[in-house]
Amino acid sequence: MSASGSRRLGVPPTPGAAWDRSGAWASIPERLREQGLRWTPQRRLLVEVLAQTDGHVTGGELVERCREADTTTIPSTVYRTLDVLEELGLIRHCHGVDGREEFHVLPETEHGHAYCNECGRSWDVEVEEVGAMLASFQERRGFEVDLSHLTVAGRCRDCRGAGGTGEAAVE
Amino acid sequence: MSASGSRRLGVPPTPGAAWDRSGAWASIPERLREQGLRWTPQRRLLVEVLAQTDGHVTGGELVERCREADTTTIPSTVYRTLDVLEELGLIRHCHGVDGREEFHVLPETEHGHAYCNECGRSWDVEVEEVGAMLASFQERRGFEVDLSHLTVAGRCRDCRGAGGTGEAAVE
DNA sequence: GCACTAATTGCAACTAGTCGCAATACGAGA
DNA sequence: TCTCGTATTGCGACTAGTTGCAATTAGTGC
Ligand SMILES: [Mn+2]
Ligand SMILES: [Mn+2]
Ligand SMILES: [Zn+2]
Ligand SMILES: [Zn+2]
Repeated sequence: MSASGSRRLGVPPTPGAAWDRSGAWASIPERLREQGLRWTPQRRLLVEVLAQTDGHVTGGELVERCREADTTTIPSTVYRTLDVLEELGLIRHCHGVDGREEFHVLPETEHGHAYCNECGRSWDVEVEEVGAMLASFQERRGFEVDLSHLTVAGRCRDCRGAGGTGEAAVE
Repeated sequence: MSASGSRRLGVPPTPGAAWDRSGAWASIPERLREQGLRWTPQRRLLVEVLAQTDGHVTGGELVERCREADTTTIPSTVYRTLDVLEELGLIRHCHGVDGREEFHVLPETEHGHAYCNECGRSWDVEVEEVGAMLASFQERRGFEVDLSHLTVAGRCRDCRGAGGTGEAAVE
């Protein structure tokens, strides 16, 4: 179902990346206060949850995990905090094939995503793979593409090979 | 607000395209019945509304326009009919920057979209502009990209030139 | 430590859309 | 034209998330 969001959760980051991450999380209180924003228990909880998260999560999944630690968690607070953290650059979001937001937690490299409409699997799309497009948008349109937000939908090799119907369609 | 969806509504199609279109709409009842599906008043109304639509519309806008002609229009019926028509290939959808579905009505050529996060405007992305990416996905991943579903977000020339804040952010 | 102010929270109402199901009504065939 | 099976509709409940607002509280200055 919405497996594609949590599919890669728990996959360990490449060695070394974990180091950078904890540093980034640690400095959040100060970064908020620098901007006149506040460090609250609700925000701390969400940041703790995010710090334990690799890959992609939906807002709903984050609400749920916060609730595991604190049953009084309020969805709107979580969603508003996600907005704040994205403005701070600590997370990015893209949209799954169904249009729902999925958050990237401190991605090691900026990347987009490819989703198979048929089997629902997803893959990271690194910058080299779409470099020509980014450059062309830059040059021909003066348009600066947000790679993190890029979602490419289609049919994967397996599903095409399987003669048309690989598995249940995702959307 | 959700102006980006209706922005280009009413722009006339290139001459000649209107001809192909009416033909496509006219054959819908038969195409439905061929598949054991049915031609109902509710479906006829939506098809009439779509036939008068150019460019991009959200489901909500379509519900509203159907309601103008028939106040008893039920949203779920409209959304379900949109699914059916998309399976028939008469419409395609992509997702705006906020992830909401936008429908393309009988596009003259298959194309994707670029959205500016800052001013909210959008542009069609023709196949030549992303041909290299489509080819690379095909060759390197065996992945067949759905161009109609492609949404490229970023900042347009005007908004970048305007020193960072062009207008109100869209999302 | 106390007071003050604005950021943030909790909450409830609201939006956009989806889903299950019983009632309706296409449309193929007699 | 009538019958019948099933596709479709209407409807209400539900999901995921957003918004406005009054109450709370972080954090600054005293
Ligand atoms: Mn989609
Ligand atoms: Mn977005
Ligand atoms: Zn697949
Ligand atoms: Zn712009």
